[in-house]
Parts: sequence; C-alpha cells; structure tokens
Amino acid sequence: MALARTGPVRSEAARMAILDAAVSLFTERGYDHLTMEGIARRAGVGKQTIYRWWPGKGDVIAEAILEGRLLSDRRDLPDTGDARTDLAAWLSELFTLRASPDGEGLLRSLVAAAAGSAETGRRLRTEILAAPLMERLSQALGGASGPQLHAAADALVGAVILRALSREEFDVADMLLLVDTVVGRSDPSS
Amino acid sequence: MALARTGPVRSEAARMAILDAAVSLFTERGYDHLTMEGIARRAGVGKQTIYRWWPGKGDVIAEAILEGRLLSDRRDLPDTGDARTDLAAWLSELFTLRASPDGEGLLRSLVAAAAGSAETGRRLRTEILAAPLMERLSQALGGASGPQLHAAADALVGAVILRALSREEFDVADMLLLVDTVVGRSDPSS
Amino acid sequence: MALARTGPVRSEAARMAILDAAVSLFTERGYDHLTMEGIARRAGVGKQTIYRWWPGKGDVIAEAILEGRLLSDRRDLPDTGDARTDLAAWLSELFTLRASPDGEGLLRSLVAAAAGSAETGRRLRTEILAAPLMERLSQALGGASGPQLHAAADALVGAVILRALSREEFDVADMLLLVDTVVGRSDPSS
Amino acid sequence: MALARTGPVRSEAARMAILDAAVSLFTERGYDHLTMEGIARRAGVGKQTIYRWWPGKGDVIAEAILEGRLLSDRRDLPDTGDARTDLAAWLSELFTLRASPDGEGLLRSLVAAAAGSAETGRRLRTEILAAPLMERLSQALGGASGPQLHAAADALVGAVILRALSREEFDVADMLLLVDTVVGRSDPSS
DNA sequence: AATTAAACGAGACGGTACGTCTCGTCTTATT
DNA sequence: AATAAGACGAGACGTACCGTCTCGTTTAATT
Repeated sequence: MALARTGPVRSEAARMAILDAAVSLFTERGYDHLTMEGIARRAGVGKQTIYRWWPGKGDVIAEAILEGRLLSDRRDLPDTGDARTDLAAWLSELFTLRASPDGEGLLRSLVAAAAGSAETGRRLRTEILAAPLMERLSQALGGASGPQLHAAADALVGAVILRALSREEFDVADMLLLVDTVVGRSDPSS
Repeated sequence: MALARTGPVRSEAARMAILDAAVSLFTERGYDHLTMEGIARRAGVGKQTIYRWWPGKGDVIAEAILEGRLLSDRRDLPDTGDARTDLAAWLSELFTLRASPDGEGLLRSLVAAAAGSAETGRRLRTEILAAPLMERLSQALGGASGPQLHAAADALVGAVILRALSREEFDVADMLLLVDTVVGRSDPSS
Repeated sequence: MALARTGPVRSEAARMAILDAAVSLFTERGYDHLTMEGIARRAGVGKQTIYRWWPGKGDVIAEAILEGRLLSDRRDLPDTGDARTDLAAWLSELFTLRASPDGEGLLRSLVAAAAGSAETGRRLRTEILAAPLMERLSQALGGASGPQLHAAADALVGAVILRALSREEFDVADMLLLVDTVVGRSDPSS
Repeated sequence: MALARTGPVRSEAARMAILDAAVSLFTERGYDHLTMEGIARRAGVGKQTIYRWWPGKGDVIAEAILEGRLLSDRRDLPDTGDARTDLAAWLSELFTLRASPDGEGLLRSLVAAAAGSAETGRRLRTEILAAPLMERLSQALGGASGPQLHAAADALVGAVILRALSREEFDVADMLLLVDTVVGRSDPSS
C-alpha cells in the first residue's frame, strides 16, 4: 500500500502561468534569451516552483511543444488535391516560421532548444513530423510506410532545417524541387 | 592617397592561441559550455583581445570552421566504387561525430552554434556540403548540378541533422534507405 | 496592517564577513587598492551580495567606521592632568595612524575614502571628533561648547589632516604649538 | 664631457595639450573619474607620451597646480581693512570651490588627488597657503611668522577641508567663529 | 477542529560569465 | 628620438542568471 501523502497538491494555475510565460518569452526573444528568472518573473511565480517540476528551461519548452502551444497551427496541411504543391506549401510555412521582431527565427530557436535538451529534441521531431504530414507524404509516395516513410519525412524536414540554419533564402520553386527530389516526379502519377 | 595607419599590427600569435583554445574547449565541453572567459583563460589572452576582433563566441567558432580546424577530417569520402555505400558511410560518420565525454554530441553542438550565429550557420553548411560530397553525389544522381544537386545534398545532410537532434539511433541500414530515398535506387545503375 | 515580508532574511554572517574583509584589505593596502572583487573574494561571498546592500566600496568602509572597526582604539585620550599635553599626544597618534607596509598612510586613506563617499565623510568626522576628545577640549577651553567648541576641534584635526596630506613631518613640538594656537596658552592656567 | 643627445626634443605642444585636457576633465568630472586614457583622448596624444613624462594622473594634476591652472584665481584676498572679515571671506570661497555639475566638489577632488599623490599633496598645501594669505594672516596675528604662523594657517585651512569632507554646511558666521578661534578676538585690536 | 506536511511567492545566497573600461607596456610608421 | 596610434595581457567594473536554500503563508488530507 502506498504511503498516503498529505498537504496541498500541485497548482495547475502555476503550471499554466509558467508555460504561458515560457511560450510568450520564447516567441518574443528566442531560446537563447529565455531565462528561468524571466519565466518566474512574468509568471508571477517563485523560481523554486519551476525547478520543482522541471530540470531546466529546455524541459519547460519541451512540455510547451507537447501541449501544442508552439507549432500547433502549422500542423494542418492545405489540401488542393495536388500533394506535391501541398507539401511544398507546408514546408515553406515551416521555413518561415518566425515571430520575433529582431529577426531571430523561431525555427532556429526551436533547433537551438532541441540541441540543448534531449526531451525537446525528441518532441520537436515528433511534433513536426505529425500525423497530417505523414499521411499526405505516404499518399505521395504511393503508400509507403515505416522506415521508408520516415526517411522521406526526415529528408524533407531536415533540408528545411539545414537551410534555415544557413540563413539562405528558400523560395517556393526551391521547395518544389526539394519535394520532387525526395518524392520523385513521376511516382504519384504512376 | 590612402591614410597610412600607424601603430602595432594584429598579433597572429594571439589569434592562433584564441582559435586553438576555442577549438579545444568546444570539442571538450560543447558549444553551450564554451565561454569567452574560458577561451581567454586557456589562450593566455586578455578578454578585450577577443572582443576586439570577434563579436561573440559564435563568430570565433565560425572562423575556426572556416580554417578547417573543425570537421576537416570528415571531408573526404571513402571510395569503394559504389557511390551508394560510400555516401551512406560518410553520412554515418557525420552522424556519429562526437568527442565530448559528457555525451554532448559534437554535431548537435555545431547545430547549436549555427542556430546562435549567422556566420557559423553559413559556414557550417558550406563546409559540410564540401566539394568531395557534392562530386560523389552528382555522379550518383547521374550528373545533376545546380539547385537540383543542392536539394539532394540538403535532404541527405538535413535528415542526419534532424535525427541527431531527436537523439534517435540511426544505423547503416537506415542510412542506406535514406540514400536510396534521395538518390533513387535504380538511377545509378541505369 | 503592514505587508508581511516573506522569504529569507539578510545573512548576518555574510555582512560580517564582508566588513571584516573590507577592513583587513583597507588596512593592508589602502583605499585606492581596495576593490569590490577583492572584498568578495576574501569574504567568500558573491559580488551581488555586496552590491545588494551597499552601492560602492566607500559605503562599505563607512559602515565599518560606524561600527568602530576602524579608528576605535584611538578614541581615548591619555590623561596626564595637563590637557595641553594630552591633546598634543592624541593628535600625534592620529597623525601617525598608519598600518600599510607600502607606506600608504591610513589617515590619508581614510581621507581618500571620505573624499569619495559622502557617508564616509560624515562618519569620519563624527568618529574622529568623538566624545573623549570633545570633553577634554572643552575643559581646555574653559568650558566652551557648541559651535565654538566645534570650530576648535575642526581646527585641530583639520590641521593634522592637512599636514598628513602634504607629507610633511609634524613633531611633538609642532603639535604643541598647534594646540597653543587654537586653545590659547594662558587660558588653562587662568 | 656630456654625451650629446640627438633626435627631436620634448614637444611643448603635447605637454600643453595634456595639461589642458587634464585640467578640463578634472574640473568636469572630478579626480576619481579622471583617467590617463581620457586625457590622451582629449589631448589628441598617444598614451605613451603621458607615461613618458609623468608616472601617473596624480602627477599630471600636481604639475597643473604648480602652473596655477587650478586654484589660481583664489589666491588673492579681498582687502576691506578688516583682516578678520577678509580671512573669513577667503575661507568661504575656498570652501565653496566647486565646478562640477554633478556635485562632486572641486575641493574634495583636490583632497582626493592629494591623498593619492605625494607630489600633489605637497603642492596643494603650498598653493593654498600662498603668499597673500600668509601675509594677511601674519598681520592679523600681530606679526607672527615661522612655525607659529604655519600652525595658524594649517588650522584655518585644515578646518575648512575637514568640513568639506564631512559635507557639512559652513556659513559665514561659522567661518568668523573659526577665524576668531585661531586668530583670537582681541589680538588685532590690541 | 487540530495536526501535519508539502506547495507556494518571494528572494538572499555563493557563484560564473557577461561585455566594457582602464591600466601600464609594447610595437609600428612617421616626423 | 619623440610622436600619434593603438594592440596587448591583466583585471575590476556593475549586471544578469544560475541552481540552492531559507522564509512565512496557504492548502489539503489525516487524525
């Protein structure tokens, strides 16, 4: 039998305030400038309340991603009937994912967070490679699944990340070329 | 007539000591733990001497990459005659690029550096996507070049980066599957 | 009802360690060489803990004076029955107030501290012109008090400070002459 | 036979520019904020040119005092016929000696300089205790000279310095009381 | 109801690093 | 040889955060 615990229970209000504060500071100033003290200040919360539940800022962000507070609105793909165009459009959106006025791209910030926190890294990939994308991509590949599908998904999303890191521009034509390279020009029609 | 600048000239010894120190600290402890003070300390140099020539640690690392002090030994591809195998082997090496004892992968650290510094981002891509890789990849694609070639290269390298960020394992079979996805199974043989 | 302040309370141990460190460094090397970093280092304290409670090094020294950690043992005058001799002896002691091995006179250091910090200036005068001196001086002046007494005290102590600043020697004969000038030769006898 | 020196001779223009710069910076911001780099910058001179001729900032200020670039206009006493009033007026002027907009009193700054530099200390006293003051004071004391005269002068000027350091106000009445204490009320009239 | 213990806000603490400033020494090309 | 310019190693400045550690208050479940 488990030892019965007495005393107050974890405050959901505090948890919410912390995640809200983290998300808003992250989108405003990027991952590098995100600080535990800043989160506590904006959330109106003691620092210990954050450290009690999360080991570091990376894990706070990881939880925010998990709850769909970041990236959530990029999950759905357009559906024009042409999978190739839809994928390119969705990747373009991913690439331009940016919110900060001072030019710190949000995608780069997410990459920085992923580089610094294992949990964030895991979740970032899972979230980006979400169901809608995989479904469309599978169709475009003629029903591929499993490792094959994942390879294609990683290639598409990875290429976008690499270009974002290199600060190169990436227009729609480039994006279509990328989709063609990975998905193949003639496969869907065959 | 140009204004003749008088006074002492930049110390090459100091520049070298700084880059050496930065490279060794970076490979030992990763980008996050790299500090300007640490570099100055190990280089036996005043902090101002670093700040005089570089705006931040990202730019020091960028210069180290440019000079081939990082990554240089991963530039050459093996040559077994089978481009598919060679590419997979080279990508595996890129993926396992790691030196830190405390588990901070070197590739992830480079990604963090790229996310934080525009110059590093630019140079990282240029360096990784170096001549040897592009040449072999072009052959594998049946002589592709220009945007088409770059799309394929970004897809391959990007996928590896994404998997590194997500802390997933990536064995040789996965790597071959990736190469097949991007390069195509039958193209080289045709 | 007053707002109840919660949270940890100021650490008396840290306060003591800081004042102790400041006093020892001050007497060892003088005010000019006294640094906030040095105090923090010797006190085994974070710099912020000093800056949290004092604006600058001058104010730390001011508090040390207020607590009698500097100057305290020069407060008592000898009592030979002859006020003139006693005052001269006490002023000589004030003049020779020195501790530093490298010749930085302690009195000059106090003057530098007073010049740089309003609070130290105020407290320095209050401390030097302490009760025992005023009492004896008042007797020597035939019971003078108030502004008259202060004028005489300032004249005596000020003259000593000026001579200390000018690095001139000041023997007992000079000191007696000074006392005679301010107190008057014949007053005590009358 | 002396070794004949060849090469250019010390630049008087540079010397002047340095002293001018030092004086203006001193009166603007006080001794504490005076820096060798600041002097060199404003004087349009290499730092080495200052260090070649002066060991430190205190000595530059000492030379400026010696040349009458500081204090020079306070040397003359008014002459109303009443030595007591004249001395009090002159001491008041000394006390209010201030130039900085941010309240750093010039007299306190001179004291700081004197505390930090032996040469400045020596010259400060010599300059303040200049001929005009001594002459008037001697008359007021009924022709005193030598150590006796110096004791009185030190007492007067020292008292003013001490009050300046303590940031206390010092009005004309106080000043007259001080003069009376040192010079004696009835001496001049007798 | 009284007790008990954990979660909370607040924030002090010993630290490390930041990026800037000045120190005094040392090159360099010019005059 | 003296100069203007300024790079250099050194280290203090005052600030921002780190992660840990009290504080006193508030809130549940257990007696």
